Amino acid sequence: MARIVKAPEERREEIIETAGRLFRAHGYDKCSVEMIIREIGVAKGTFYYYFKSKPEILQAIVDKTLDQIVEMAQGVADDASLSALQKMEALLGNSHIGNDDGPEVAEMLHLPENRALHELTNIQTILRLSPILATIVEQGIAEGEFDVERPLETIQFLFTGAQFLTDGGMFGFTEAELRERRLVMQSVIEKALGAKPGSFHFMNPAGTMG
Amino acid sequence: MARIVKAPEERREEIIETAGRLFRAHGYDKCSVEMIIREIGVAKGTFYYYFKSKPEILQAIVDKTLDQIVEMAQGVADDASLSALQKMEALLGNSHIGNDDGPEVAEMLHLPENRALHELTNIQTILRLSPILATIVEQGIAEGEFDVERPLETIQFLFTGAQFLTDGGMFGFTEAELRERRLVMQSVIEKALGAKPGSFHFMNPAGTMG
DNA sequence: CTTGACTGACTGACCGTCAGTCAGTAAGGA
DNA sequence: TCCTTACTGACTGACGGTCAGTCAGTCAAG
Repeated sequence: MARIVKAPEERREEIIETAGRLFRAHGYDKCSVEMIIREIGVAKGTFYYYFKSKPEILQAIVDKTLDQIVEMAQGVADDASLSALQKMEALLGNSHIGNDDGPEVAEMLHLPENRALHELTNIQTILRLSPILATIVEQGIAEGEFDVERPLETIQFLFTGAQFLTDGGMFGFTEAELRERRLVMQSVIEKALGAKPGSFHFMNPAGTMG
Repeated sequence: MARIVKAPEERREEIIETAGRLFRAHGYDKCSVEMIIREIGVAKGTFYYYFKSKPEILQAIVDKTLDQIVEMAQGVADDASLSALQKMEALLGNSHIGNDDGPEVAEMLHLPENRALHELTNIQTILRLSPILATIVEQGIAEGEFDVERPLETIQFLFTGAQFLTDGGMFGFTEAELRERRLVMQSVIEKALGAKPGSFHFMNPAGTMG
């Protein structure tokens, strides 16, 4: 086949992007390395020139996705013009707050049913996002809006429950069941953070009924 | 090879038991069907005579494990001589309550690092144990010990967080980090269920310091 | 008490697929 | 010209899964 040489960084990105798209479409297990290289038009060896193994590219995809999410979240957390609750809404809410071009966390994390990719992403998301959310909680405590002793650990616990329970199709909940879970999550989060009931109303938008 | 015929039920149990042991020891992915059948001393076809695929036996193992856990939990829940908090302690605590022969939930769930097996077990555990725990919470409400609006959904959320955060090695926490998580979990659970602070002290035994 | 049709647990050679390897080749700068 | 680096693709070994066939046991008919 015609040999096309690209800058290593560009090739690497190309492989990550293509593999990520195929994994999301068909699932990690169902995607062979063969599929990925055929889609790009390179040889098997090229893939293994850039990645040691198939699991390694999975990690690379997760890392890249997480970098984007973390950057966005950090941007919100650093915005001095927002209150803690406004930041929470920007990161956890279902509606946009100001700019429409950046999708919020909940949307970016919504990947299809894919055990390996999903679980890895969930765990990494929780570990990397929790510290950021914790600083927001601390801001909320300073504002007199929240009242918790250990923001980081509390956020981590709540976030884990939320992430695994309602994300992806792991539990196989219907849309109605998910709505009830989100309702309860709001109430538990408010109690756990010592926030006023209803503070996290944005988690359950009063959308179209029926 | 010498042909040894067994009663189908016995053979099925033998395969489940052996596969489960090997999966726990080496992990689902690292165990080939070849390994399992060599250990038992039967042919490849025998395995596929009893199970349609490798994933199917994973499900069978999880089902069997869960049946045992659920039975035990139901036994505790049905014990009319116990208060709601005593039942919670029996199921979630780290110390035994009466009989020493039956290991409690936390112990039975403590499987080694094994993505596929672990995640499936976690999800199924939460789905099947939550209704039982919810009835205990309702008993607690009747006893004036708890105060929650939606016991089932609340339990499910809390249980999910607890299960995924502290079980197995998913998050790679150290023992000290785990202890802090358990401390926070206790406090959040008490707040979420409307229980008195300290009610769930059994989740954090005042063990040997240092 | 035979005999022979029948059942179903069990066998193991075989297949297709896939992750991963490696000896070698083209491209391009020094 | 030579060397480094990006790239090639035939190949390997292992794995999950298949299937035509084997064989011990059962039971009804003769």
